Amino acid sequence: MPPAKPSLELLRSLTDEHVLQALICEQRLTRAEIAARTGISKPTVGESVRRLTEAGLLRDTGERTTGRGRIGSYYALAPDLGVALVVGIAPEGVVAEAMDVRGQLVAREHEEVGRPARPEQVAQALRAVAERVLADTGRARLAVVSAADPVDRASGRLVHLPDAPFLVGELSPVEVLASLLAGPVTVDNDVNWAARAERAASGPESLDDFVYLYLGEGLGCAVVADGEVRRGSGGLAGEIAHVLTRGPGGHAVAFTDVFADLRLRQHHSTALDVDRLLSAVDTDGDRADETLAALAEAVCGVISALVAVTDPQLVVVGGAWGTHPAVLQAVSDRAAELPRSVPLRPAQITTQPALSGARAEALRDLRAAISTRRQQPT
Amino acid sequence: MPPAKPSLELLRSLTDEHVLQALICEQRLTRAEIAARTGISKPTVGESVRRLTEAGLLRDTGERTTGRGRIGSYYALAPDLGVALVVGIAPEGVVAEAMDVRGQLVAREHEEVGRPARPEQVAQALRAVAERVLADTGRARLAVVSAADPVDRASGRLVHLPDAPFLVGELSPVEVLASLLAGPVTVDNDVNWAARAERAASGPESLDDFVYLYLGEGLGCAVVADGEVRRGSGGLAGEIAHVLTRGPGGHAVAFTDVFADLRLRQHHSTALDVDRLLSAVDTDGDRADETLAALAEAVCGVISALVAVTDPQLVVVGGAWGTHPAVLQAVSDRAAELPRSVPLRPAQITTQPALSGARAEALRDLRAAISTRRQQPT
DNA sequence: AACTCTAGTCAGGAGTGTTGCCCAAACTGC
DNA sequence: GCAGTTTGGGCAACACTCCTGACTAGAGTT
Repeated sequence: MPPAKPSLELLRSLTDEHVLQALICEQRLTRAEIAARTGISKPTVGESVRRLTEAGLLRDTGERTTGRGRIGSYYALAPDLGVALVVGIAPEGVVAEAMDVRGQLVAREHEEVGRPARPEQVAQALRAVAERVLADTGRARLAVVSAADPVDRASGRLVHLPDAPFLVGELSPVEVLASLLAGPVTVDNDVNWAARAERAASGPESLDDFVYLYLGEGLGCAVVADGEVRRGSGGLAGEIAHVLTRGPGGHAVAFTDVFADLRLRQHHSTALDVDRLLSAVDTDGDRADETLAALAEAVCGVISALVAVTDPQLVVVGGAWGTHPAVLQAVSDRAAELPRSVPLRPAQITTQPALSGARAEALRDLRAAISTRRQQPT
Repeated sequence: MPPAKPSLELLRSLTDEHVLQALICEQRLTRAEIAARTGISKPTVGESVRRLTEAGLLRDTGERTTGRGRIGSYYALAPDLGVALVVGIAPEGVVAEAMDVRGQLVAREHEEVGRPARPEQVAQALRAVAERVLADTGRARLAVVSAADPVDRASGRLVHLPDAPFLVGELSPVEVLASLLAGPVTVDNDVNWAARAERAASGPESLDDFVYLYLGEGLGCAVVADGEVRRGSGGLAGEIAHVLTRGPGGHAVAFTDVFADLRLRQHHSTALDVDRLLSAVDTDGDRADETLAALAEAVCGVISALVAVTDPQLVVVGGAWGTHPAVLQAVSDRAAELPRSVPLRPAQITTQPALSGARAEALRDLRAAISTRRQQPT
């Protein structure tokens, strides 16, 4: 992209952006503080604050400085800048939250759905919670959706893959939510959101290339390369059910088929029976050891493929049975023998990892939407 | 990254950038033409041209417009803006080229190296060709290196992986070339460069997510996600020798071991014996069919892993035996039966694909280095 | 010879950011 | 209680960039 054409207007909007950015970071500031933070001169900041206040983006909070010196006025972002909608869709139910530009939740609703979930049911629940959450605030400026199924990148629809369990079902969050929104909808897989949350939680240390392996009722994985989740052309990157691995007898079988062989699937479904798996592993005896060894072998086959293709600095393991201590230990031990070994660790974020990643994205997008709005409409 | 601090100087440098950019695209332009192209007003362009000419970045070519109207002066980039060094390192030998900001080769040298290549030999040859190429131009402003071995991302060193053939050997192009350069060195694997060239050749149609599978003496692959080659944390993404696939008897074996089983490796090496492979495939008879089927099965196991992990829109196949018609056909046929099938096609660029990708990068970097140089030193 | 066309320049003006100075108001110390 | 200090804010002057519109120069065209 060529840099923007130089013009005075560009300069001015850049100044406004800096001022808004400062107030996004700091909540409330006087004009002098903004000037000190941004390095922009006081008169310029004063002018920018005047413009932004007139435009309704900033507000004099009424608070005044105390202490030495002349009293100053604190300015802050206007409280009515709109909210972002954060949505989590899982087979158990639907959650919706409204978040303001400060990152504070202004509303939260959830609704459970009986299993197996029918798509119309989920859609209806989704619509309902979103409406309730936005009842007080009006249309949301954007929405970020986490869904427990593969998501088509272009359309945002939940899609079904062969031999993968369809947990939620055919559903288009974009269409369901369209009328409640005044902006874009971002839909992605829950594992991808969890990976983003994990990256954010890793702090300033750069966790730019890693893999988040999700081992639960479904089998999934998120690939983070150069600091971003990579979704592939259709959004289906990381759908590892069909990766060949080493199954019973040393045969090459698809990852998902290992669980059929081990009789760890739910009836009439390709979804894993997690309870059965965990109890099989927890029972003492040779049988449990065999199962553990088979699982570790299969998982490590997948890990070796992930390592070969993406060269991660770390493999994060999440999901109900992947983080089970015995499983994790068995997998780690086996992984250490791989030709290219990679550190393994359980996910750090365990409570609502996907939703927390989606929240962070929603906040970033909402702030960007506010601070980069060039061209104020008269 | 927060946007640059607004200032008058920023505006001016933006104008200069636009002017330089226009002359990078168009070779020679009059001030009026620059104004028309960039949308900047004539007086401003005139001022910018004056500045840049004084700084030595632009030059009045002496050419004048003909036709109706007042004669105008053509300006062009100064001819002494420096060159980029493009280097290709392969087991057969070393190539070096010097390229100017117009993308024209001003010098080219190559030197063959006997096989097996010893690292010191290669380093010496590299140094020699680079010196010869830069003899007339002085230090290069940057270098782009393509190497036929895995490259460590942080250091740019060629590295050895277990069970992968070390074609060139322990070598640090950065150190070898350091004294000939006045800028950064970019080192990457030849397959990655070939993939970039392939992407560039695909034209305006967006080929943003694909996989370049290289099947030659070595086995490699490049992963392009969201328009960029993804190298992984250490630069070893795509080193697929150890991906599990289906070998003889349906057993799960590492990709590279399939060739040991098929006796298609060179003696005392993990490198493939390409000649033997091709003749085995070309001989008519059941034996050839068996070999073909085994190869197709093994390759498709790897492809299914690549597809699962990266979800490419396309798999490009390159390399000496991968593009052999019989092999390609067998692989395509087998790949169509995969649970998630993906189009396959041979590489479009067949002559020096890696070098051509490296050239494009060198040109882009060189132009960026010139056009974004803020702050002209007095 | 007059007209047309075009590259380049000049003059004036609008808009932006900066420096430096001053003022107002609150606290601090005597 | 009073002077000194400290701090946010405002004002004026200046420097700089870009733009518009008019103008000039010089060659081809009629």
